[in-house]
Amino acid sequence: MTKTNLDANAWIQAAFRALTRGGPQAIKAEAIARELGVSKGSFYWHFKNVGALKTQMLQHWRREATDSIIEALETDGTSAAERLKKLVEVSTGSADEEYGGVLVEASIRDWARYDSTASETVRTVDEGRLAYLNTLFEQCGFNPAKRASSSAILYSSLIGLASLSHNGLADLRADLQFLLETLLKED
Amino acid sequence: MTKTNLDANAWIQAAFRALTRGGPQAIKAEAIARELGVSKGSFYWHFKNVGALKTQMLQHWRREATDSIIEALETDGTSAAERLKKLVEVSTGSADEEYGGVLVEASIRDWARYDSTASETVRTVDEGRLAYLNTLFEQCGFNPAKRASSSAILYSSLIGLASLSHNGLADLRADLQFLLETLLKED
DNA sequence: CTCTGTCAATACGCTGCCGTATGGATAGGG
DNA sequence: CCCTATCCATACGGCAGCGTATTGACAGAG
Repeated sequence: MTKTNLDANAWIQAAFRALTRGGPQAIKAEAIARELGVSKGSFYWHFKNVGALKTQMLQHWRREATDSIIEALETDGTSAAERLKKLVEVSTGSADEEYGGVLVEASIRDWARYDSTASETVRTVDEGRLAYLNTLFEQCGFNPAKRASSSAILYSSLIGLASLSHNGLADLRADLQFLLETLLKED
Repeated sequence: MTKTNLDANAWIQAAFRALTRGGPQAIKAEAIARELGVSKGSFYWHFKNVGALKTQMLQHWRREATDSIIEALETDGTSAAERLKKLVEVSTGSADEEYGGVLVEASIRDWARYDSTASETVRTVDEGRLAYLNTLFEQCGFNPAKRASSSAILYSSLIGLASLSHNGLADLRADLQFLLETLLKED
């Protein structure tokens, strides 16, 4: 019966679970402590205060999100169109992952609406992703205006579809694939 | 100096302002009372409790949102494609309206993520809007699968673009118009 | 003028959460 | 074997928000 001591990471994991279930306001020291079967004395050992936990959560997600882009880039050797298709598959399939899932994504995006720090983090991640999409559409021969719009549309559809598919009003993957085909069809 | 007594509607208006600024958790009796320059004794005169206020807010928005569809339908005599273009213009232009604006829309959508009642309301509104879009794309000659995807894509792009354009990462109207043209281009 | 209904102010107890302070438990190094 | 660092429990004061109860102000009906 080893006494399983917690580390900061365990708290962050639990905090993300709280975030997806109850929103940013659900990130509370005592509530998470209860879920971890521990008292808040533990929390204030690992973190200075709740704000510090939130900051670390954002940093954590920021790294994870940017690493995902790099991960997608690693799939080298294929064409830009193939990469886009792959990207749609990957981004629509991670519904229950720890950080990359659409649920966490949406919750953090909500968070960003009312918190300037979270907003900055999301903005940075979005910029990076849009920039990457831009390079792919550029390789497809799209002019600057067209590839900017295509990137924005593809990405924003992913965001919005997550909301609709949550209520069964859309098929996240199928609809996104349809969109991508439509964008690439006309040459 | 007439004593300007408040009615329930004034509270609902203020509650929506609180919602867009601080999220669902910002809908608090005492905070809104402070903003209205009044004590919370007034609040509990007009509402049984905070839950009742939230319920009325959702009903209020639900009516407003469905009325918007009817309003769009009233523009009769034009073609389906023309109506779609008009729809894009209207829905992207109401950034600072009271209820129809994208800000309130996004906030309520966030709210729905953590509240089942709000979720039901949003689901109903979304269903209605998607059904309407479906009829328009049907008139464009789209087959069932294609018009379902087109509706979902157009609507979800509006949702997602609101998030991106908020940070200046997209041009809400221009990108949506580009999408609509792309969807309608190929026949 | 009085009475009644409407709307608001104040005071109160309750709960949940924050952050601190202090002490207890345990494992590993010396 | 003790000592120290690490991790957690408990107890406390404080604040914010909820909902209730009581009272006050005021306008219009009669």
